[in-house]
Amino acid sequence: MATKCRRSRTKFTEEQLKILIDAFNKKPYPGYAIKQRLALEVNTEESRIQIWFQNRRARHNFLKRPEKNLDLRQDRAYPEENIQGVRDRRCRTSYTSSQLQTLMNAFMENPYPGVDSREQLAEDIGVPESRVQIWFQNRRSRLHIQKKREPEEASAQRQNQGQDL
DNA sequence: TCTAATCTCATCAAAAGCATTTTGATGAGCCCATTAGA
Repeated sequence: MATKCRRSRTKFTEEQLKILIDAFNKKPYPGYAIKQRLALEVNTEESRIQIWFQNRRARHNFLKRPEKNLDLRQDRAYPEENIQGVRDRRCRTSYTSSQLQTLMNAFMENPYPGVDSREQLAEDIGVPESRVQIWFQNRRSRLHIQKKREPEEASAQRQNQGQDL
């Protein structure tokens, strides 16, 4: 059986889009509480709201701000308090050692799991699929950084050993 | 073709343990990120 790699596209209705656009015009950087409320209002997941705002900001920045070094955050219409809903972030997820072990095993098997695998993992460890996606993103990113650093650290170590002699 | 979904990379910030490290959450993307489903 073929596994699904990508989540199927969400199709927002005109009514849903109206709600989202209104919210975006008021606050292009909504906090977690607002995103949750919007998710309830348009009957979707909070993670879909987050993606919609990310894509909307990207398009909005491009259409409205062709000049370099200008973005929504520097727009007078969007003062500091509108950014991040005054730092209203989702509560940090803390994983147990067994949850981490499951994630690590899955990562070693496939660092780019499709939506089906992520959903299965999410069910197995009892967290939302969106958290599994974020965990894999962070894990891949930090592995790349670590791999880039390794040659530098090795050469620094060789230099130190040379000085010691 | 439009735009939701996904990616990497940089950064913020909470938690664990006492100044610093680890790592989850969030945002941008600039010859204006790329990919791909409806």
